[in-house]
Amino acid sequence: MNLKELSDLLGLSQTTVSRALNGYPEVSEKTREKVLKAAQKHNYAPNTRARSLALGRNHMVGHVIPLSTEHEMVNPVFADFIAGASEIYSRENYDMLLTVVPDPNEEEAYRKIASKRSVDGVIVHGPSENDPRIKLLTEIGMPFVVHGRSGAVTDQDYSWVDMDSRRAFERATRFLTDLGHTRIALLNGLEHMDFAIKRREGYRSALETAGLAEDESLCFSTEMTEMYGYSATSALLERENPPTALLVSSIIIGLGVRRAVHEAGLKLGQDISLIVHDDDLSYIRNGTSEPIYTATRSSVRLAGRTCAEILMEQIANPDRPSRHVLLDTDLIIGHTTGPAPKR
Amino acid sequence: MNLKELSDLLGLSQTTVSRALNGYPEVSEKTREKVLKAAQKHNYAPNTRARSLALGRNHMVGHVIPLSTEHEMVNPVFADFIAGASEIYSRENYDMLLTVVPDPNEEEAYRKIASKRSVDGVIVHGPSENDPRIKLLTEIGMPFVVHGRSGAVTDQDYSWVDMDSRRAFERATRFLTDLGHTRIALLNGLEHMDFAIKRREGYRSALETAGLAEDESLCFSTEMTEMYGYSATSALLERENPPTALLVSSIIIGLGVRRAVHEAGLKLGQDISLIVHDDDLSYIRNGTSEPIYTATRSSVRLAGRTCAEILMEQIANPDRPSRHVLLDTDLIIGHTTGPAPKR
DNA sequence: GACGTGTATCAAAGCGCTTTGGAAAAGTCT
DNA sequence: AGACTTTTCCAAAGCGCTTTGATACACGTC
Repeated sequence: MNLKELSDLLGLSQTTVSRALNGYPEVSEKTREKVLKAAQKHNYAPNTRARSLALGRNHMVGHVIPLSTEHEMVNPVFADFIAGASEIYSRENYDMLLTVVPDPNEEEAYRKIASKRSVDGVIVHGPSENDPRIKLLTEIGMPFVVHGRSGAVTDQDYSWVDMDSRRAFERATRFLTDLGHTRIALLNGLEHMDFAIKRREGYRSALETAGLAEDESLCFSTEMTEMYGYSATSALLERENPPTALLVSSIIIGLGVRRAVHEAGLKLGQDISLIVHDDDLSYIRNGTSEPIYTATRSSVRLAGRTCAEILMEQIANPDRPSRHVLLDTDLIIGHTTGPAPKR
Repeated sequence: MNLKELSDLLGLSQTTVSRALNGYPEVSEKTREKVLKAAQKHNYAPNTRARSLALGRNHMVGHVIPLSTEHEMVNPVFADFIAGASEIYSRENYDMLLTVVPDPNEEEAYRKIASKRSVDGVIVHGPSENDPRIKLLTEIGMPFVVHGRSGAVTDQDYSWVDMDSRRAFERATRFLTDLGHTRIALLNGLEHMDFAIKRREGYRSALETAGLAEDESLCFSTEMTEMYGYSATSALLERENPPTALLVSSIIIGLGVRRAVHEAGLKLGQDISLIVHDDDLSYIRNGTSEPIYTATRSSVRLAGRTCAEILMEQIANPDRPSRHVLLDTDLIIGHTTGPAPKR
């Protein structure tokens, strides 16, 4: 069923039917009602392709999701981010175009997406410190918002939604030093990612404040998997002088830490302390009523919602100034931290 | 840059330029080269909307992903499935349209997607026992393939890719009964889902074979989260006569089981046995060289790839008979199972 | 030189929608 | 009743592409 057929059926012109459906005031309520009813009955919906061709707008936003070529990994946080963003998209009747690309091809993917004009805007995931995509998209003139930031203040002005990674990890680290821990390991994400850099900075800064030197050998950094948490922790615990606390960049790493700690016959929050960053993933919540892990928490789902909202604004009104949202992060006290054990 | 501009620039007609770009034999190699070079230089790519309008094909497939309204949960397995499917899509130059919908609206979402004609085919996720979407899509005439199956043999003929859930869980259960376990708990997924039903059947059948009665009070069924694993296991362990083995439907549930078991001061594979189903998720692998959990394994990523491949075929050739793929599942022996403890 | 036979190009139609610029019908005012 | 406004509808153009059917040109053949 297309517009022509529908209007023929009704004995009206395509114009009138189109207007009736799109809520223009030029048609009488009576005809509008008739049209709506007929559309419903025949399950008519305008052909998206034709519609966007005529309108010049797609009602579609792009998400390019990089697939780690090294570890063949998809970001587990992604699902929840998407869920958040979708709440907004569906409200605004937008669709989501997903392109998964091996990370080295990412820039090209954006260029392609732009020249094919199939989306009205994009969301940039996982920015690195000096991310070329930002420049690219600004040049192209494609509306975008970045989940995270790219480095410090720059001349480039763009919208972003981020958590205060630096501050969160600074507080977490201080919490540990205050408890008397002096050997604190950091299991971070890949260090070319902006968030990882900022977390490391926060960690370092708190150590300094406490008069402690950063120990390179306690800092790890790679893709955030359960296995990583397990193997790094196991290795650490086998050392002569193991750390008494761990600060890890995701709850998934934390799961691995837990496994290693228990396998070593130790007890979390007693023999060894653990703080995780908790993205508030729907399938691995940090407890329901009471938190399990001591954690810095920031909902990635909320981030998704916020990014989407800003992007919608940006698309509707491209010359509105860019927006910057720094999401709150809480330090939540759970059962995995305690005073540093005496030796 | 659009086709008209490009062809004006080259002093050629749109026809010729279009043909040159699309590899038609009617243009001389010389002009083709010129055209290609110019296109590259000006970063020209055909406008997707116009292209698909003219062609009647979108080069786009739809994934409708249901968002559990009850638990606000997105399926964590989804990310890896998508990653698998994308490998195929990008090879075939297809895009992916994602629609996240609260699960009660799912049917409507499909109807909408179909009438808007924005995709050439869809993948149906998480079929329930007698899933209405299958009928709907067949009626509409939209190519689709189901990840999983819907009930037993039906008159409806459709393509699906599934693992042999029944057999996998039958084997796993038998493995446990052979080890002398008699009280085996089952932490399953939502029981209106087809895979959960089949797993339960397998479990039941193996118990029968071993001459054991199914104990309702040992069977649980809800959304597969870490919390679920934890709380169900904790509750079980507090009983007077706790089970000596657990069979759980996902590695994520398994993480929660592990936490509860350790918190109770017990040891997995010794005091209590655990078999998980392992979807081979990229961020929670069941060990690298050596498996951690005893598990039934079937790669969801491979499932994604396979679904996508079949869908591509189906789109290219709609009257080809439907295809059915039953993926292998291995029973992998890890460190979480052992003989039933003597009392 | 007339006649095919390719070869290389083009103008124009069509995909299904929205929207512009009118025109016809209906209502309102002197 | 005529003139004017308002309401209600329409024909046709345009969005950017592909493709059909036609044209122009060069080449060899008799």
